[in-house]
Formats: sequence, structure tokens, C-alpha cells
Amino acid sequence: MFSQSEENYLKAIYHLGNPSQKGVSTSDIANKLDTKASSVSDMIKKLSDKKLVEYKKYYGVNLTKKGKLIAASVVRKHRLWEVFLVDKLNFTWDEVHDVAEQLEHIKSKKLMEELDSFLGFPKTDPHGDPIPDKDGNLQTIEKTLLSNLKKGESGICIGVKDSSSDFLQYLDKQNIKLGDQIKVMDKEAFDESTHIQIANRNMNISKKIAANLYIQLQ
Amino acid sequence: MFSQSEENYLKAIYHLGNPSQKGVSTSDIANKLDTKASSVSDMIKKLSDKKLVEYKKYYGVNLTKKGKLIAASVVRKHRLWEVFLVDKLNFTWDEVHDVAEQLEHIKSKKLMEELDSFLGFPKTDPHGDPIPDKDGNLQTIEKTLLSNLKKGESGICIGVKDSSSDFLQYLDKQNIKLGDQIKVMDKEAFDESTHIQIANRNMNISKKIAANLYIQLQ
DNA sequence: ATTAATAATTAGACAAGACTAAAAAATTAT
DNA sequence: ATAATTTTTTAGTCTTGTCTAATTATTAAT
Repeated sequence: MFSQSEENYLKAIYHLGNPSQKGVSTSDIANKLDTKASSVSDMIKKLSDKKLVEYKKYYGVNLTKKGKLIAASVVRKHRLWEVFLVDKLNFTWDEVHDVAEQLEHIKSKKLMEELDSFLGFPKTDPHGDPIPDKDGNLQTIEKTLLSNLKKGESGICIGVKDSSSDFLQYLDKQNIKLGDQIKVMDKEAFDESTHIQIANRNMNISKKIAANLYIQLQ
Repeated sequence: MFSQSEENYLKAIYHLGNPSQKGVSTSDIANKLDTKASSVSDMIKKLSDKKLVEYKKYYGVNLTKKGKLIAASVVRKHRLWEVFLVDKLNFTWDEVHDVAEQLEHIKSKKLMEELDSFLGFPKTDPHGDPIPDKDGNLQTIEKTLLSNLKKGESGICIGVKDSSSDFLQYLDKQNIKLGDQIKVMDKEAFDESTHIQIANRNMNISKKIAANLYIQLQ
């Protein structure tokens, strides 16, 4: 149906797209996919011919309904496979990305339906990112970055913004897990670090860490 | 490391290779992969440059040690994924092939080790074909075709030679399963059909069916 | 409002893997 | 042994997706 390369471009546009922005720029896509702007320019022309993106020269791209559905389906597959790897095959959350990048291109409707069921119809992946449903719809959960919480506010840690190995391994080392209860005890004006109480432990985390943890307020 | 196309050629040569023959012919490979002899000729040159096959013009190809290991690893992955699809995801044995053809190219050592363990280290796939171990070694089980059994002989049905959808669905319809106890009651000289007793039922099967069922003698 | 800097596009080339058509080698038949 | 047939290889083309280098458009700076 569509090539892996086409799917990767659609996915990149999907991830870069922002309702508050115009279109996604050629250079942003090139940067995301670690490729050259000229290659992106070519591919966008192709996707546009196939009515998967709307394209205006020197403006930017947006996914069409059809393009968005395909992108969402690739993201759905990626995240379901991540759940599989962690829940069933003992992968850690920092190990799943590369394999899921491959598995997301496997084409089989039955496979994904059965996998979804086998995993118990998960709603989020191991990093807390929502799994699109079959129609490409995302369940939007109210969430903010921990860095936005004020002293005294509390919530549950439900996701990470950065999912780099380094960050995820840091969280493991500090024993910070999704689902943990977090309360902001104090904020340090000097270095913008935050004193938190997490799962009944007290710790101090840097500005950068707080800016990459998603919290569901209570 | 190696492209999907290269892996598919190596696998084809692996399956076509026969210790009692010289090399695998260009046209046999073309036929197996549903491609043209000229394409095969090109690819063989490439695989030969990479020391994955031994190649003599107008003679045939044989896998080198390295080529054989790669081919066996692809076959291993194919068959382990088939087990996964049937045992865990409710696929029937006639539905697994196309998906496994895709999954066999996923590259991740950890994935296959964990999957193997998750499945309980299976030794055969859903069609009774042996799963190569990590070093590419096959466990060889003594087996013959049902058509070779003489009147009065008996054994266990352990595999199919043809794994086309048509044949597998026929077996399902007749409720013939791997593991069933089979005894040859009589053989019809006229149409070469066979009267068998299978799992305590009596039935008559055609020459063609008997020529595609593997039996482990007892 | 020009100029400078940045971003996007085009033109042309290349590699992988496939194809067709034609030539060459090997095999089979007479 | 030579002719006929089959198989294999070569030569040249095509598509996909990439690249570099050069050009064109847009945005930012003075």
C-alpha cells in the first residue's frame, strides 16, 4: 500500500504538526528524519500527488484526512508494539524504540486487532503516550509538565516528554515511575530546582527533569 | 546489515538446497521468488561478492557458512513468529505465512531471544517444520510421508509437506491435526487411496493427501 | 528599502533492485 | 557431431529514494 519511507514521512508530519501553527516546514521534517531538505521536497510532492498531504510551496505541509489516518495507524502500531515488548518480552522502556520503529511497518489488520486484544486494549504506551484508536482518534488526557506546578500542588506522574535513553535511565535510577503520586513541596528560586514528595519519598529534582515529566493534576 | 531482498534470496537458496544435488539453479530461484532469471543472476553476483554464496557460472549456487547462518536465522525468525501468531494471537495455521514473511526481517537479537523464551522454546512451527537454533542447527526428526507407509504400519502425524491454504483448510475440515495417531488399515490399488484410522476415526484419503502428510513411525 | 541571511526548490547524479530483449553457453535430440 | 532447445548471462532501462550543488524565494537586519 504505502512504502516504509512514505509512512515515515507521514508520521514525522503527524508528530511535528501543531494545530496552532500553519504547516510543517521542510527543514523541520528533514531534521526529524535526519535527511536532506531536497529529499523532503521530493517526497512531499509525491505525497501531495497521492492526496496524503496538502502542500503549498514555500509554506508548509498538512496532512489530509487520509494522510492523518495512515500516520495515526503507524503511531498506533508503534505504541502497541512498545507495550508488547515491555509487558510481555521484558524490554525496559528505554529499549523499545528502535524495534518498534521496525515493527510499526508490518502490514496486517488481523495482527494489530489480535495484538490489541492480547495486550488488554491498552490506552497508553510505556512512556505514557496515548495510543490512537482504529479510527485515528486520540484520547486526550489533561496533563501539564511538572515544571508548571506551583508549591503545594500535586498529581500523578503519567508520562515523559523526552523519551531518550538517558532520561529514562535517570528516572529508573531515581525509581521514578509512571503512576507515582507527586507533590511539589517547594521550589528553589536560585537554580529553579523543585523539592517533591514522590511515592512517599522526598527528593530534589532539577529544572530540566521537571520540564520533562507530565503530571495529571488532582 | 543485509537487505530484505538479500535475505529473501538467501532463504530461497537455503530452502532449495539439497545435499544430494550440486548447486541451486538460477531458474529455480527465479521461480521460487517469482522474479526473473536476470534479476537472480545480478543478485547472485552481489551475494558472491559478499561471500555469502559460492558461485560458478552456469553451474549453480551454494551457501557459504556465513550465508547459511543468515538464512537459518531468517527461517528461525519466520517460524518463531508463526508459533507466536498461532499460540498467542489466535491465527490459524493457514493464515500465518504472509505476516511471518514480513516479521522475519525484523532485526533485534534481544527480541528473538525473548520471544523464544516467551513461547517456551518451541522446536517446531505450526506446520511441524523444525525451528533452527541460534547457531542455525536443525534438529532432524525421523519422518516419512504417509504415502510411504505400508498396510498395518502406524505413527503420529507430525507435519505437512505442502503448506498451502487449500491443503491446510482441507485438513481442518477433516479434523486432521498434528499429533494425531494414524494407522494404515488398507491401500486401494485402483485409485491409490488409503484407508486410515486416525484418532479413533476411520477415513479414506486420496493419494495426494497421503503424499503431503509427514508421519513419525512407531 | 535594500541587503544579508535563511529556507525551499530544482537539476542532475547515484545506488539498489527489478525488468526486457538479446547474446552466449550448456544441454538435449537427432 | 551438429542442430535445436533451454538456461544463463549481459546490456540497457526504469523506479524509488537518496544525495550534492546551484538557483530561487522568503525573512531578517540595517
